[in-house]
Amino acid sequence: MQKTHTCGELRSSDEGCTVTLAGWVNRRRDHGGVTFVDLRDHTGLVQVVFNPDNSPEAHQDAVPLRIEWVIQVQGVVRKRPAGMENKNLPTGEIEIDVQELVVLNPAKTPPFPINKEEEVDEQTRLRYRYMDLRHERMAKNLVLRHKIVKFIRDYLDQQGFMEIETPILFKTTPEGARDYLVPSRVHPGEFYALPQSPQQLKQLLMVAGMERYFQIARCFRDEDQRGDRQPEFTQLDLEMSFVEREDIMTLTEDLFTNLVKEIVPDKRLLASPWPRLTYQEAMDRFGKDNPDLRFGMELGNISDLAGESGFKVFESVVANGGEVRGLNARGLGDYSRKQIDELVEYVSQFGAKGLAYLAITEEGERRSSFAKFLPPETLQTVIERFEAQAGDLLLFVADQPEIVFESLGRLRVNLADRLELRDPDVLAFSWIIDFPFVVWNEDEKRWDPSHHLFTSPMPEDVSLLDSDPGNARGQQYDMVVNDYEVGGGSIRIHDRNLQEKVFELIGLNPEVAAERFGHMLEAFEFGTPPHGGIAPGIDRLCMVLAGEPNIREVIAFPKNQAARDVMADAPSPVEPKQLRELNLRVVD
RNA sequence: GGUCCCGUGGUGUAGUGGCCUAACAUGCGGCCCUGUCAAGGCCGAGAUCGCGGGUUCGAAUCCCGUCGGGACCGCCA
Repeated sequence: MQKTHTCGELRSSDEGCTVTLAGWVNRRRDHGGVTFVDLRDHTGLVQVVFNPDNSPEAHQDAVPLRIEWVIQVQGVVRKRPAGMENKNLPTGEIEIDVQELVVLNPAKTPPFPINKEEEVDEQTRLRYRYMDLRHERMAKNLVLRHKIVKFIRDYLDQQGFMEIETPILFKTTPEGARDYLVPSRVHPGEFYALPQSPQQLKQLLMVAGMERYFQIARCFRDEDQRGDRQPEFTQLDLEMSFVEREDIMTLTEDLFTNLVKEIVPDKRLLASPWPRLTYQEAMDRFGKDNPDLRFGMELGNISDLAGESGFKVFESVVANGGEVRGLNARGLGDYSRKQIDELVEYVSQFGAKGLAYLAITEEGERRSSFAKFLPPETLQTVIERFEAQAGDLLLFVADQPEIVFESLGRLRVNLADRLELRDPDVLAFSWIIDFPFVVWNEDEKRWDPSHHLFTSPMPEDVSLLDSDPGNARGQQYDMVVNDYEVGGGSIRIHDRNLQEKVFELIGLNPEVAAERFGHMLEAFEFGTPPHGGIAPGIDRLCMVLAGEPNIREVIAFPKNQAARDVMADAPSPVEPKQLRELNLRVVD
């Protein structure tokens, strides 16, 4: 080895040791007579000293050193002179008196500073990702990610789980997201697909009797990007046999509760055990099925008052089957008309046509877009329902339920940011349960699975699949933390007849079902145990635990928003020869 | 497919119609300096203001187009 120690590990207890260190020049301070270099590796920094009194040769050799050069030094660990300690460094009690310096590799001036955290254009960061990853922040994130994955593996191993790899080249499933297709050279005109998740394969492992399976699984979806979505991402894919919903939730909750305590002890769990909300409750109280529970500001419903409110907007919406719901933004009662207009513009992108408001200033003065139309007793009921006081701002959306929930759910989070109600050190995990089994797809005029097509309905709701599918609930559970859905799972169907019934319900005709999922249906006839599982997203979880604003910060080599790798420049055109071999031709 | 925001030395910013022959910090090069740790001091180099067109006596600045990036909507079983 070219080093005996890492840069970050030396302490005053190592005083007197002769050590060899290797790393990057983080910073250099040349005082003419004596030169200091902060030597960096991924474990941290240590100060190395080139003193001509100690080694004239090494001091001379250090003259040309520049930032990011890779060097090796041999020297003795010394306590720093009294008063010269650096309390900002874990290694600040000591320094290395260098005897010998070897330049392992010089370096060009980096494209952006490595030794300080500065917001650099993300394209430049991605183009030189190997340099970006030298930043302390990024190194920390990758270490955190490693620890999280290792904890998961160790924990599940102790619980009797086995990690099993499943194929990356698999079969297309056009029901879900768009597939990445891989042409087959030996089968012209035929394609593999990269898995959107190992869903089918893990269920087949249950058929195989594996009983407790997991995998840190790469998944691929050819959809447009977001701050929390990449075309390839990693999930903890987990499946168990002979279990009910409760078993999966208990195990998952225990896993992640222990993980947080062990890996991010500075973060506080808001509630343990995790709160459980039904889908309906989550929507009624928070307007979304991935609610941030770190703050209140719950939604309230005044649809019952709106019908005879005297306010035409409310009345006509309710008459047309819509709803009027609102929330109380405590502390924004002094918002100006302009600031309220900003909020209106914000909710407009979710389809809301406006916001009805009632603001009460700190002095108790009321301003409102609708109060004047309301009978005094009705207005009083509204005020009481939202416990409105001086300094409060009530905001209402009147529209079809989906728009009301979407607008207010987003507005609630937006307002919480303005009021700084979202404590970054708190983790509010929760479970959302009792999802509708299917949702009506108005465009296609059919029922779509609300989770995926292998999810089992609640046993007591199976009869509803024929009579009233919209009211059937699925055995599905979502794991939510701080406004992010970080995992979804379900108890699966293990009965061929029920699976076929579900295919029929969602409008998959039997021939297509047989072609795409025949292997699943067949497997169900060979003694499939009751089973279920969950798939928490590793990237999102790392992002939340690292306190990062987007998923790219916890992925070593992410794609940009256009799904492009700007470092390697992928995707890229290929040689005509490759296309010929694959029997492909590019049109257009 | 759509909406919004951003492109100024290597990096981060300022400049929003003439005072710009483009400023500041940092980085880069050179010189000085034996205890700094964002070391310090002095000197120097470095930008056709993303690109193309237009308006104007005059454009980094206004307009149109285009390219690149980001946030979001659609999409994400």
